[in-house]
Amino acid sequence: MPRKAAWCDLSDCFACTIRDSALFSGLREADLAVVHGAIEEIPLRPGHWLYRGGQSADSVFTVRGGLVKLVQYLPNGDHRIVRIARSSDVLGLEATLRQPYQHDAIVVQAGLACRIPIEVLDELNARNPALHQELMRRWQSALSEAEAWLTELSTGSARHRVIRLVLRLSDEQGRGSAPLFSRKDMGAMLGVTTESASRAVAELKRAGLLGEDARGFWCDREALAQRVTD
Amino acid sequence: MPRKAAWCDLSDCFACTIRDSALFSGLREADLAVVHGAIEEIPLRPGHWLYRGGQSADSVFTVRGGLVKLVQYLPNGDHRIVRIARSSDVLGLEATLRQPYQHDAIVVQAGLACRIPIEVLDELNARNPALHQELMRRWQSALSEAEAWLTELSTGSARHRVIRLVLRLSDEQGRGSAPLFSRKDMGAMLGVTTESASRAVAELKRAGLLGEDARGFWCDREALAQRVTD
DNA sequence: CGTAGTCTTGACAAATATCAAGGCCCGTGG
DNA sequence: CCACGGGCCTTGATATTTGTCAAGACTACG
Repeated sequence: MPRKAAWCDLSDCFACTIRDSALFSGLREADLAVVHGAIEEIPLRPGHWLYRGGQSADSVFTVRGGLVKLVQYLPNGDHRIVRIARSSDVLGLEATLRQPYQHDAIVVQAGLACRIPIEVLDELNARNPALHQELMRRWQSALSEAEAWLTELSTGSARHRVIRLVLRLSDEQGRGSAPLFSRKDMGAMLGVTTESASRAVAELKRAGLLGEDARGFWCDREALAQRVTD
Repeated sequence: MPRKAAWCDLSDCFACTIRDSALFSGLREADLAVVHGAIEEIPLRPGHWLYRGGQSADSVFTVRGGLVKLVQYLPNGDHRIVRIARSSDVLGLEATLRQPYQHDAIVVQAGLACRIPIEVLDELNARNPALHQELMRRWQSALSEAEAWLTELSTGSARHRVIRLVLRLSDEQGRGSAPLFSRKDMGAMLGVTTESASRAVAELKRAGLLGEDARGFWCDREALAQRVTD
């Protein structure tokens, strides 16, 4: 019997592919019942907004696949990408504090997200203290990420920043594959121009340390780690 | 009857000068009793460490006066200041998650802090849900600050960054007075060299938009806001 | 007094931004 | 089907900014 595709009901949440790493991983079955029928699945289409900065925020989102960039703007029109959300990351936590969304959340790579109304989160929060801890961990993880972007991705030469970005995005094990980003987005993450990002990437490619195909980047992590020290 | 100066007991917490804005502002008197005798007052001496990155973290700190910089280091020896804590700010929240401290916390301007052992925080947390909310707010505020440093203080020319830094540090009302920072620290906040920070500050001084005396900076906020747009 | 550290300034080198052009891919509409 | 336009990436030439190195002034401190 087919279910409505746009909704994730109780059994779907139990079967969630990222259940172990999800926000609700610590919840008991009885708690999950609260969620029944309240969580909407959102297809992530590249270029579309998941939400926009300044909007009143009534939901938190869990990314279950794909990539979302969080963008902030300066009064003069400049912008910076301040975070990248991937599978199992949580977006829009500021909603739980009744604050408006702080960023534009824009899809970079197609995937799927779940929309969790804050009332549901509040309800679960009241029942289950494990969720507190998990929420705190999410905040901390976002903060730690933001600070790493300051120290690693906004410091040093453009080449060093690009290297650190690739290292940060790529798998630690395996042959270091990383998702694909446009040079424009790389520039916005690193605080350099598109051209500088392009030149740095081209240089690494010529040196054989980095490659790119339709699926994404690959890199020689060890060799790159070597080059970021000097 | 004098009390031991190094300790802040119950009555001191009630009389705390930052009680309204402190972490414990939402607590009832009965809750505060838990705190009795467990909170240590720490004098903040410029150049000294409040804690160091990597240390196992057993306490959270509340700043009650003075300034503390949070510093992170890159493997190559470079460093960035990723946050500035002032009166009523909370430091070392990662301790509540049993994580080691993420920064070196170094005093910039003399003042006073309170050391709160995590056991105390846990105890209060179990009793009083208002504290959850307050902790979340603290995480969010730190995150939001970090992201602002990315977009405002790590983007654009050195002059623009200095202007945004001064605007961010200075009082919104009044004649825009801001605490004093060394050029070296300004550089480490902005991701530019000491010399670049110095030149930018000197230029703003010559233009009459910024001044400096023993107490700190002062500035013409409106004129500066004008110059940061172009 | 020296000494060490910071701030400032200058001269120069290096990195980056800016402007411009060409190639490539892809979707659209004639 | 093909021509066209719009993005995006790349590369080059040039201007601007920033980093680097060095020196002198000044302050704080023993």
